[in-house]
Amino acid sequence: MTKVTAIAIQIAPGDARPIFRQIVDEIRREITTGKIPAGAKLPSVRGLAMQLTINANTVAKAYTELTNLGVLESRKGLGVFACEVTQQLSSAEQSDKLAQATQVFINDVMHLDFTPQQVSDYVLAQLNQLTQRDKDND
Amino acid sequence: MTKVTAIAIQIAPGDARPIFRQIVDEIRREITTGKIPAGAKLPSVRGLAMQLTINANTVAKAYTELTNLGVLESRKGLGVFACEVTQQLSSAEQSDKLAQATQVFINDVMHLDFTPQQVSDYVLAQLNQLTQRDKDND
DNA sequence: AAGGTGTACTATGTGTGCTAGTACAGTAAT
DNA sequence: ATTACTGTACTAGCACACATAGTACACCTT
Repeated sequence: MTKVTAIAIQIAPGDARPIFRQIVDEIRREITTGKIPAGAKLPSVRGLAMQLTINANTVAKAYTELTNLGVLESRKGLGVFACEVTQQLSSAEQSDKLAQATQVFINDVMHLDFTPQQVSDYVLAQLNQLTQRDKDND
Repeated sequence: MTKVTAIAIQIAPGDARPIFRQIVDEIRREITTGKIPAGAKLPSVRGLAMQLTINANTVAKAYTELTNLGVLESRKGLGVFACEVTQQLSSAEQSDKLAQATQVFINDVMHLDFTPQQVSDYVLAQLNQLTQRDKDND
């Protein structure tokens, strides 16, 4: 019996994102930052649903998307686990995703009174802060 | 009779954003970049609706939001115009919006194999490119 | 008076998100 | 084998956002 890794998700009612997307983002984040180690067993769909007081179908929907993303691996009768090998995107796909995300980001911040350098510096600082937390978890 | 400034919007069916939001983003972008000059008269709700082959209510919804944002000014019986003075947000509100947009952005790109410096540089380049286009329109 | 303008309604259809309930197949422990 | 837990796949219903369609009204210019 593998020990189940706890997940510290908090569903925010004020969040504009749907519940299943909040779960997807948070689990993906915890796996990326190493908070959920590779191969770890995640809570069952019914267990996490009870913990978050939401419906099991909503959790299943999040797990399905994470499985399609290559982040989780599910085995019937056993449970869902964090993938050992993270699926690799091609270089072109990576660039596409960066470009797309940047376009959305710029569309949000271009109306503000910040210089490009200020925005860039802020992004760098936030990203470095995230990397720093990764090292803390090693 | 003020000449109506044409708007080169293309509604993308593949875009995940609702139609009225695509209109809001595009008009706001064109005003920010100076493509739509301050005080310019925009197409009527029925005119733009016919141009985009969408419903007039959808255009009206976009115009209403832009008016609430302080980007447009509407006068009954006359039309809608680009505001002469762009509404100013407080410093705290600006910081909040930057932080929020950055959080969404990082959530999208943290899973990619780019270094913080690479991402930051790309954002800076894209922002500078936008500023450059502004100068071209002066 | 006529026509174009923004605005405000109501009604209808469609899709998404979420909940609820049920059912089934696979796995492990007893 | 039985039991209990796992993921998965349905159906049904409800709420909400989006978009369309139609109508109506007040405003302004010509």
